[in-house]
Amino acid sequence: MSGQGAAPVGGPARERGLHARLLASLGPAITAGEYPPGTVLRTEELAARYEVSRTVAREAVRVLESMHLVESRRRVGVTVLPAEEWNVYDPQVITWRLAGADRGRQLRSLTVLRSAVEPVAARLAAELATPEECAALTEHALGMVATSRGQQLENYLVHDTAFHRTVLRASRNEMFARLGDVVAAVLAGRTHHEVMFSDPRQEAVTLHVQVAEAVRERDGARAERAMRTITEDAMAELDVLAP
Amino acid sequence: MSGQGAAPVGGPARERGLHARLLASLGPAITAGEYPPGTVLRTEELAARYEVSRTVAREAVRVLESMHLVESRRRVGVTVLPAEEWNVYDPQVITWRLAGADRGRQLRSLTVLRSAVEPVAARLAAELATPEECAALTEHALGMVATSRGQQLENYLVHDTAFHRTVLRASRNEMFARLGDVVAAVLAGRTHHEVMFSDPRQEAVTLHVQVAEAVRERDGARAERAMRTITEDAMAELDVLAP
DNA sequence: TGGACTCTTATTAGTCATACTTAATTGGCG
DNA sequence: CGCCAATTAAGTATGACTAATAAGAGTCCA
Repeated sequence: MSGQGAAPVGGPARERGLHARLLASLGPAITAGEYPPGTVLRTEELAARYEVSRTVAREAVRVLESMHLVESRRRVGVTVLPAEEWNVYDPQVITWRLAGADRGRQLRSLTVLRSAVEPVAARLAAELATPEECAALTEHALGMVATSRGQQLENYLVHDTAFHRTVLRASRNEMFARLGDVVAAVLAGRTHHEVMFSDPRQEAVTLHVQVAEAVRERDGARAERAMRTITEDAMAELDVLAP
Repeated sequence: MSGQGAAPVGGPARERGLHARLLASLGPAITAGEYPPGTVLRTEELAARYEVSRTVAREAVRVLESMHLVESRRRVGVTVLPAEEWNVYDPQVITWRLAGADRGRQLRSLTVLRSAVEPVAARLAAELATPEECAALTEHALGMVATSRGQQLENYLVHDTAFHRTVLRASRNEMFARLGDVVAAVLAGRTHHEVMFSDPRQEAVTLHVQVAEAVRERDGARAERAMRTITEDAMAELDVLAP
């Protein structure tokens, strides 16, 4: 019972709640492949290892099970499932994987998903965006222009993220809107880890302005084309990095 | 208090495990809007109402929380979150919503998502499909041809579903592959509930054959075009139904 | 002899009741 | 108006018990 020192819960940030901390330790470990598919974890063992009660361990396992990361069976234990079973759309799973080893793979998967979704979202946004959303798009596009030179990557990222979020929300499709966080994660990842040593490419900035214009003018086809070019550029960047 | 008395757990199919049964009762109720956003459920009350222990109620709440359907706060209780917060990609949430009241909305959201994803998946499949997958595509396309006349909707559905699943898997993108279940649910929903009184339209069948051909011939552009037509037809069908 | 079938047993998740801790809201008091 | 204490409901811990079920021992029939 000594101190809180022993528990190997050295997560990045201490979540609140014991079960959340356990989750923040187990989730990344599983998604990182530290426990290969088929590995059996017993709840009692987990409770002992992390110095928590079985109650807490069970709750964490329940959540992992709902993410299809593990399967719990009587007389067997908690079995780690193969990656094909995982709920790869779960924001938490995405976060864990982006923080872990196959970060590259995850980033490329998400970028391909973006390339499918965002052009269609842009077309829908052109048809359905409210005046407020049109204004927000223009504003953020101009913000990108203003911050595209002179090492202002962080400010640029803020506008870029807001821009894409707005497009996805304006598409009036809940499934698209939900991908706002994903896109934000991808953009942040790109800025903070790889590429982007220098200022963003001017063509990319121009394309965002074009999307904003096209949406304002209700030109769905043009909005879609411009956005498609944006996402294709993003894919090209990644392919250079990890072919 | 007494209300409808004992455990109103009479879900559609009895899940195994008390907590799963509770989940199968609470999940659909929340996604159906029976508990409006802001509604507060106390775990103790839930435990009493469903005649389970607090432990079980808490585990169910934990899972609902991981789906962002509810938020649990000390001294407040378990608050139902607004729909914008929900994890709409969680297969369980999708199932619940498809079974519930706003089934139509959900079906249209998913169909729009399909229209974004499947054409891109078809293009990637044309580039990356294995010979076995090419063969499977052809086989299922031919199966659709064979079952497209004479009230064989169930058999047709089997081939249709398998076809789309194969395309998504052949795209070699885990995010796309994971949507196989979603597409299956949409196709099944369409066959079993709405439209489709009579045999499927022959143009649709032909388009599937074209996708299979294009993939076999590694013609990404053609595969994408044909698939885009398929998904646009699917959207048109729905818009007629619920404009 | 061998294989298939049944019965037993050991193991681990699942459930329950209870006691206690902690955080946060609320309302009263200075 | 702000601070402090009381209250409330979630969070945690523990121990006892239940229930599946995998696996092995034992049995029967071909």
